[in-house]
Amino acid sequence: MARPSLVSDADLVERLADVFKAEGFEGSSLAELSRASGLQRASLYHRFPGGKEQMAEEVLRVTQAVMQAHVIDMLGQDTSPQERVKELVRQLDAFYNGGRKNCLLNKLVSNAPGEARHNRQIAEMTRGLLAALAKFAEGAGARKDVAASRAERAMTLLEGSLVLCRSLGTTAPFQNMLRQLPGELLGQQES
Amino acid sequence: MARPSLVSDADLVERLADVFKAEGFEGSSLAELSRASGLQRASLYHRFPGGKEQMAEEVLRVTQAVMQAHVIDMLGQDTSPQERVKELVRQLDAFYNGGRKNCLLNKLVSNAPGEARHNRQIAEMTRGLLAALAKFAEGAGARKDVAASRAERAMTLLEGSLVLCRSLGTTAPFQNMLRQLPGELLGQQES
DNA sequence: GTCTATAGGAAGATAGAC
DNA sequence: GTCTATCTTCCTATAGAC
Repeated sequence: MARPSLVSDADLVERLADVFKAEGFEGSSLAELSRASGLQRASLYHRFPGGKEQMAEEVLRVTQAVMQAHVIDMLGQDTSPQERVKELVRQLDAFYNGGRKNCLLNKLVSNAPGEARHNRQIAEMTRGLLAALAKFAEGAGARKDVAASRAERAMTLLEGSLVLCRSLGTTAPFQNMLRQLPGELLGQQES
Repeated sequence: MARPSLVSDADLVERLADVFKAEGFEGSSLAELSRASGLQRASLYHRFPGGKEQMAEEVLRVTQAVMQAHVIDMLGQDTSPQERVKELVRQLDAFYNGGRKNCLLNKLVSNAPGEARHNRQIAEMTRGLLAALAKFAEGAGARKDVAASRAERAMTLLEGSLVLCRSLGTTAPFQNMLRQLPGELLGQQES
């Protein structure tokens, strides 16, 4: 490589991700993606020949990898359930910046017939997270069906709290959700 | 009025609403809004001189009115709490078409700085719903702070379940949420 | 690998006839 | 009140120099 990149691949994808999380797919113009990344439009096309579509794909791919490393793998470690769920809360708090960042899944998923762009990858990511949460709950002593129910409930609360944060203009619902999350996953032992 | 409208105001707004719910604000082109409403672009501008912006405003306004009549006022009636929460479930099931329609709030709210288009109206609607749910829970015997917590939780589960439906491509999370809703609002008496 | 410049098309919005 | 035709702006994407 003759000329080194001005922005590392990791940095680039993260900056693009922030735009998609804030504006959604249609709302993210190349002008905005260019501004946020510090690269001109043509430079973005050099890195992503497939255009905006490919940028969103890469962003989803990297986000999935981050979730895998920081959440899914972490949940499978051999520390105590209490320790792992505490770490889960820390990771989610950091990942969503305390409730200030949207969930990429919510902003990139499409409900329009014929525009099911990245829906397959999104469904895969969602199922992966649900499965990891369910396995964790089962490992913490819950019956298999109860564990699956708790996992769905935890993800529902996560996604819903972020929607409420946007609707109300506060991060309080996300913080409340994080406080309830351990009890949700481990069973109703309120502290 | 010399020439009668081809589409009634109520029908028109409802069709526009369906587009916004499916595609979001930026994703809803005038071409699509025209197709869905059966009116040409210019005719839409005759009804909504403010363009797409005003269409979204009207859609939000009418949606708020529907919610007020079918949910908020209903929750304040003098039937038993069990009866009212059952009716709430029916209304939500119809309103979101069994989990197939998105929540307008989620699709129209903006997290982009400087683009806080309809965020004030959205925040108002959200607070109104939360207040109605909290008042209901309080009337059903919960302490004031517990009632507020249950209301936030119920709305979080509602919004989150719709996100999960889109992410997974099923309506199961919404149906599961509806089943849990009575217990959430009235207290944990699992049936 | 990044840039300036531009092509080509779709988007929002308007003019004016019927 | 609705339409066809048009204007203007913005957007995605490409060409080609450095």
